[in-house]
Amino acid sequence: MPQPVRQEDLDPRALSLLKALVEQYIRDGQPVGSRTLARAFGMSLSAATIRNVMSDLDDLGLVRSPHTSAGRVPTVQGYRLFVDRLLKPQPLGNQETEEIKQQLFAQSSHSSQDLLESASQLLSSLTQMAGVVTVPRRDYAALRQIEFLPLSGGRVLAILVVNEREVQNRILHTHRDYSSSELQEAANYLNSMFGGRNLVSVREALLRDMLNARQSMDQLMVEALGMAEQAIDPNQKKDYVLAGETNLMGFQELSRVETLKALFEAFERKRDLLRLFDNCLGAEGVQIFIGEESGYTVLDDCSVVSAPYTVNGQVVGVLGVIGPTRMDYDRVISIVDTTARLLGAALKERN
Amino acid sequence: MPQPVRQEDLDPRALSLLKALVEQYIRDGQPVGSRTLARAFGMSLSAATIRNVMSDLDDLGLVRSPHTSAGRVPTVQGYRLFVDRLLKPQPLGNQETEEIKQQLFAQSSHSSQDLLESASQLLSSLTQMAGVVTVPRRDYAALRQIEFLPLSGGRVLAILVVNEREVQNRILHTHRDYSSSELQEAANYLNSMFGGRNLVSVREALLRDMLNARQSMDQLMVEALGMAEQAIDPNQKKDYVLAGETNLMGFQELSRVETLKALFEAFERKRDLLRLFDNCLGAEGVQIFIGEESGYTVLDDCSVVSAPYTVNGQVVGVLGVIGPTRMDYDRVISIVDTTARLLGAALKERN
DNA sequence: ACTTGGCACTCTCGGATATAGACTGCTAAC
DNA sequence: GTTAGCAGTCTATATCCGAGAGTGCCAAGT
Repeated sequence: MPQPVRQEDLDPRALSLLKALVEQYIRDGQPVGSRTLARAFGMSLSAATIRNVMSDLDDLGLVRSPHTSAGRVPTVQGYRLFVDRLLKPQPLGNQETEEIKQQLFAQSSHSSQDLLESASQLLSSLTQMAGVVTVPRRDYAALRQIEFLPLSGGRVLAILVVNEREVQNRILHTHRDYSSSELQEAANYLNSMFGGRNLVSVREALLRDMLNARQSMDQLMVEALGMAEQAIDPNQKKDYVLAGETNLMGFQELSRVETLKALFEAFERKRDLLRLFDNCLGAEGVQIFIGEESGYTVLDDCSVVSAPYTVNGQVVGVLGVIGPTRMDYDRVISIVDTTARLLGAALKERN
Repeated sequence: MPQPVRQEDLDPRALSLLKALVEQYIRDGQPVGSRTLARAFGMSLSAATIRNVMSDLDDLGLVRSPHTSAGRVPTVQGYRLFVDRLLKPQPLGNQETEEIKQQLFAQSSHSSQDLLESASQLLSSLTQMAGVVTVPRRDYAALRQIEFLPLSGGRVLAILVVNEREVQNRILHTHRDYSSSELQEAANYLNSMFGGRNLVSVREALLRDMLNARQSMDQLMVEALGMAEQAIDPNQKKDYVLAGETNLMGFQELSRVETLKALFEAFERKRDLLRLFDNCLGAEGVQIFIGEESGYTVLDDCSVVSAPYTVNGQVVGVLGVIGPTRMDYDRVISIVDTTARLLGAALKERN
């Protein structure tokens, strides 16, 4: 009775053969046959021997042939094993590191929004795939200043200056009209209390203070706190920056118009994509979803390589690359990793 | 010696035959043969006669057959003649007008930005093609209020409230730090002088006043005016709102991946597209570019139907639709026209 | 002078057929 | 355990063929 074959049983030779096969396939996209592989492997083994090994890999579900008489193509599991165990991540070449640095640091006078766009463009142009960067969570940004301006019709314009650079504004609806001086007073109070603290802690403090203030009956203070509460409501649309979707059009793997259409519509809808990337916020370093692993059927023939980026040790966003399953993981991983690190540094510098 | 044939020579019968042909082709996208056309035309003429007429139309360059034994397809000139002389624009059906009204007016509490997005979505969903709306020129919007906030490092945050709804902010670099009260004073002065006037006239007044103030040596006033000048600099990025690019993917006319890719890249680059639409700002009503008429090779197989929209008689932006040359011009023209009118009305209401 | 029916000719499209090339799996020998 | 060789399988490509659609032209009819 034959033993069921398991991945652990794979001897080093089979593994390195798998590695060669995946690399070969990544290079030229054609199913790899035994002859080709023998040549790529250095002629130390005959094609026939390789056929035997490939048959084992096939049984394990690591490779498949699209039809009887074609070569073998890595399956999702094959890629998985490849990236997990066969790929020694090696640091990016100096040349490319420099390029990334230049793009991110060299430009003068741009807001962090521009920085994210640069990063996205960078990922896209370096990998020739689609680059995605989710915008940093503002939750941990430092509140510099808050101001209110009176508008007509019981509305107040709230302005938050965050990180000395970014400005958010929001229109609040209030029960009555306020005069400039009332609003000024409220703003002064809030600035002195909360200036310099991050938005999360401001929010906590706000909620606490509101209770106290309500008891002490200082009406204006209650209202000021209420307005501030509204203004820093964290339910802002999260968003993302995307570049190079059109690069995806070049890959014949994805070229059935149907698939592409679905993919672009997903980009248009944003939500799914955002959720996928949000899931990466928790992870430590580079994360890789291969094919259906992402859980989104639209991305079935795509892989996603992502990494969170941090400012002062706080994870503030995620960036990554979306491309066909058959991508140069080695290179892409390095690029994503480096870009994440450098983007974090660049953001820190600007705050 | 045969007379060279000219469009003016076309008798009414030939024209109405051309009309039938174009309409037929728009309907089902197949080259139209003499038999089909005879049937569509009501059997009052035989196929052979129609063949003769079609031959004339061919000589005039109004129709072409893709190959010897296919029917005829309208050329760019054919479409041109069709839309210019054969199409009696008829008002949009009540049902669709209602739909547009609802989408634009019904939604509560949205900024004009949202309104533009609605319009773009609307165009896209109604026509199943790509909808484009350029953002209104702010030049003629009324300045409600201007405020300054001090930042560190010789920077000042300027906030413009326009139209009671929209807020723009900009960081200005100044020679020295200003205190809150100085800035407050400057803002008060500017608000009392310019509040309620549109940005163009504010700008004019500013430049004039700067000369006077410089003479009277009121330093703060000079600086206030200088800051305001910076803040309302009209060289803002113009931008546009786009919806439904993916709709274009459905048309087999555009389905060579190459063409599509170029098209999407054009969307990504924006500039060309923006220039095309900017050219429409001057025109009176609906404008139509067929195929290469647009002057942008990327749009060679596309037509553009656009119309400027106005607020208080002032043209503030352009909207339109991009789709394959073979589109239902009759319908699209009505939709674009109506949407432009209603968008103008909706914008006016919100100001 | 148009209009019409008829006919030969042309060109495309779809399906069927043949062929070359690329692999595999198996077997038997090393 | 490895290898060479061979039969068998499958794809991709080219080629052919017939059906269908449509034109252009001619000769006859109005």
